[in-house]
Amino acid sequence: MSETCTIGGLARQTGVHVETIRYYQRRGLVDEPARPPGGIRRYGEGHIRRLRFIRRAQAIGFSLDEIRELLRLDDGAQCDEAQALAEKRLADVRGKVAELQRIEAALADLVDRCDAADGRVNCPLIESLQDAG
Amino acid sequence: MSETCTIGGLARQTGVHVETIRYYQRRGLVDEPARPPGGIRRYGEGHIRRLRFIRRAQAIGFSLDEIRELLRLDDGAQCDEAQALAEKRLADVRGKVAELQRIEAALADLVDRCDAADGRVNCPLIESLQDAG
DNA sequence: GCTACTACCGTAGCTGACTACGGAGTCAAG
DNA sequence: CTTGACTCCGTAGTCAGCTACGGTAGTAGC
Repeated sequence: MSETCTIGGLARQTGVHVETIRYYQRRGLVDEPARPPGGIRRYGEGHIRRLRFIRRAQAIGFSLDEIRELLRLDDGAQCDEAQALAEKRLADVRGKVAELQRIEAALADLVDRCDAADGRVNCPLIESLQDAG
Repeated sequence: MSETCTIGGLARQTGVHVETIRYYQRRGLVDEPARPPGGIRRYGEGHIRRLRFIRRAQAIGFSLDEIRELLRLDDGAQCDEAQALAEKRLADVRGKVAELQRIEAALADLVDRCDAADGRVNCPLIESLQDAG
């Protein structure tokens, strides 16, 4: 058993705040080691790996609920299920990209029209918000 | 004064829920017409236009706080300020698109590798979450 | 003038991922 | 043996943008 560090040490080693680790415990993403009678919980390598897993999964857009699912498949044996989760995530991300690109085009167009409108009285941006379909 | 309809009528005409209109009033985006003594407030064309303005601005990604700013410039005279707001929004949207595209690429790659890994024991997706830098 | 429907108003709840707070207990150094 | 840092634990607050609830008051139709 190399369960050596306290929750504060775990936080320092992983860059995850103490309160966040405790929050993950409540959410069921990180287990709480048994507390020695009247003592303080100790954490080890397994916890560090788990927190890194969570951080990496977050970085590619998984929610905490999805990450809990992925952690359930942590042994790598049920690739289908993990792949299905990733595909759902991918579809969602692609939808968001498309939506944001629509917004980007609309904004870029409005900014351009503002640029071109130096003499005119009315702001094309404001006008378009007032009147456009 | 064509302040004729009630808040319910305004909601029906604009597709914005009554509670949402009241929320916008509290947030300072929509003004509350004076209440005739012991009576009910009446809303008119101006309110309809204002709610449409808000909906359009939301559709291109402005927050309610930014929209309140835009409404302050509603007369179209301060194009610079409106343009500056749109440019900030545009920069933000472009940042989000870039971030999501990074996520998209990573996810697409993982899904591909899951596809290619039919014989192998470990799931590339799970493995990458466990070990990757 | 009764009934059904709204309006009014303050406040509380929702989502997701934290973040903060307060009071009690524990632990190690000096 | 005291001080100060840290842990434990429950609960509450944060952000944005709503959405819902509950009690009261006003209004429209018959």
